[in-house]
Amino acid sequence: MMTPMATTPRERAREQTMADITRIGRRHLAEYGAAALSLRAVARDLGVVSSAVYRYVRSRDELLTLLVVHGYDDLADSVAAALAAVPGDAHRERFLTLGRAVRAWAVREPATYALLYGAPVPGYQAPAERTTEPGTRVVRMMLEGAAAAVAAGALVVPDQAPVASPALLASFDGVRTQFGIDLPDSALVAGVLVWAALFGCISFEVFGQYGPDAFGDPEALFERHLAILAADLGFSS
Amino acid sequence: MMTPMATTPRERAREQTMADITRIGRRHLAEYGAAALSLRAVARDLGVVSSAVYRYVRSRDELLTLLVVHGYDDLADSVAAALAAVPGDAHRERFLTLGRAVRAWAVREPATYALLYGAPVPGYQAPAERTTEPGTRVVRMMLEGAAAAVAAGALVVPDQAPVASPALLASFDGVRTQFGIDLPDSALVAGVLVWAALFGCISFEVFGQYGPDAFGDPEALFERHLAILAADLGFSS
DNA sequence: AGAGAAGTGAGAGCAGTGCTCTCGCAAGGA
DNA sequence: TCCTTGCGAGAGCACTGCTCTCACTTCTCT
Repeated sequence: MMTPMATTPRERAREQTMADITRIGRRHLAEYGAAALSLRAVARDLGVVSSAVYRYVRSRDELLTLLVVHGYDDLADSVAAALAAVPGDAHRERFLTLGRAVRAWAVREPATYALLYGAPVPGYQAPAERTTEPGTRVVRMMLEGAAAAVAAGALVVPDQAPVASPALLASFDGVRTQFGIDLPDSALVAGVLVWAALFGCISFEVFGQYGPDAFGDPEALFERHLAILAADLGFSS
Repeated sequence: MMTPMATTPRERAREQTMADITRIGRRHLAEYGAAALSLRAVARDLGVVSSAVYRYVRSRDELLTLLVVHGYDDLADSVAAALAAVPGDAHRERFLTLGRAVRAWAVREPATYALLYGAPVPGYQAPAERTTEPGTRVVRMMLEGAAAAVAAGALVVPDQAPVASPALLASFDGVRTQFGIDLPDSALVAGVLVWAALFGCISFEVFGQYGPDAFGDPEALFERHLAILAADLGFSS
C-alpha cells in the first residue's frame, strides 16, 4: 500500500508478513474485541511462534495502534466514498449522507468502532502523531461541508449569545487554524454539539445502551435524529 | 447497606469482607481501568491469597457487575441530590441541573463512567436483571421531568412529521409503558436524541476524543451545548 | 566468490492473569 | 460433644506479554 514496489525479496516478504499480521489482528478484533486481542493468538493463526511476531510489531500496543490507524482510514474512506455520490451543492444532503455513512460503518464494524470511539483501552495511549491525522479526516469533511454551505448561503447559523469564555474562543481559533476553515463561533458551538451528538447516537446503538429491548427500528430513529441535528446546525429542511 | 443488621458474627464478617472487596475494586477501577481489574490484585490488597476471594465473588465478571451496579446507583444518587435543590416547577432549570450533574459525576469518576457508558468490556455481558433497574434511574428522572414540564405547559414539543415506522411506534409504546409516563412520539424522538447527545458530549470530553488540544473551557462548551439540547427538547429559554 | 553483517524464527523462561482443586482449621448449630 | 459448614492457604493448569539466546538464512560489501 504505502510502498508499492519493494526492492529486495526480503522486504517484500516483510511487508507481506506485516499485512498478514494486521489482517489477522483485524479479524481477531472483530471476533473477540479489543481487550482480548492477543499477540500469541495472532502468532498461532500466522503459524509462527509468539516471539517471532515481535520482529514485526514492537508490542501489543503497537498492534493496537496499527488497527486504530487502519480503522480511522477505513471509516474516512467509507464516508468519502458516500459523499462522492452526492452533488457538491446539495449541502444538507451531504451532511445527512455523512451521518448515515458513519453510522453504517459503525454498525458494520462494531469492534473497530468501539476501539476508536469507545472507552480507551486501559493502559493504552494511542500515539497522537500517528492517529490524529487519520482520526480527524471525518470531522474535517464535516467542517469543510459546513463552511461550503455557509459560503453558499445554504446554512444559516442560528442566532446565539456570543461565546464569553476566552479559553473557549482561543480554542475555536485553534480549530479554524488547524482545519483552515472560516466558521463563526456559534457555528462551531453547534458543529461540535452535532459532532458529539452524532457519535452519541451511534455509540448508544452500537453499544446497546438503549437497553435490552432496543428500539425496533434504529435506522428510522437515527434518520429522525439526523434531521434534528441538521436543523441544529442551521440547515433548513 | 442492603442488610443493615446481620444476625451471626460470621455473617457480619462476610458482609464486611464483601464491602472491602467492592471498595478495593472501585479503587483499582479508578486507578487502573476496567480491563486491568484483577482479582489477584484485589486479593493482594485485601491481604489474602487469590483463591480466597472466590469464596465471595464467583468470578471477575461478577466483581465487574458489582461495580457496574454501584456505579449506576452512585450516578443516580448524585443526580437526584442535585435535582433535590431545584424547585419542582423550574422545569428547564431541572433539565440543565440533570445534565450538569451527569457531567460532573463523569468527570469525577471517569473510570466508572467508562465502565457504564464506554465500549462494553470484551467478553463481559452485564446481567440485565441486575443492571437495568439502577441503569435506568437517570433516564427515568429525565423522562419524568419532561412529562411534568409538558403537563405544566412549560415544554412545547416542536412540530415534527409523524413517526412512520411501525416498529419504532411500538417501541415508543413500550417506553411509555415501562416508565409509566405519557409523552407524545415527537417528544420521545427529541428526548432520545437529547439523551444520546448528552452522553455523546460527556463521552467525548471524558474520553479525550476532542483531540490532544482539547477545548480550553470544556465546562463552558458543555453549558452552551446543554442550552441547545434544552431547546431541542422544547424548553423555551 | 567469500566474509561479515543483518534479519528471522524457534525455544526457553519470567512474571503475571483467571480459575479449580484439595487440604487443614475454626466457628456454629445439633 | 459431635459434626456440618465456612474459610483461608497452597498447588496447579492454561493462558497472557515480553525478553533472551541460539541457529539459520539472506543480503551486502570487499
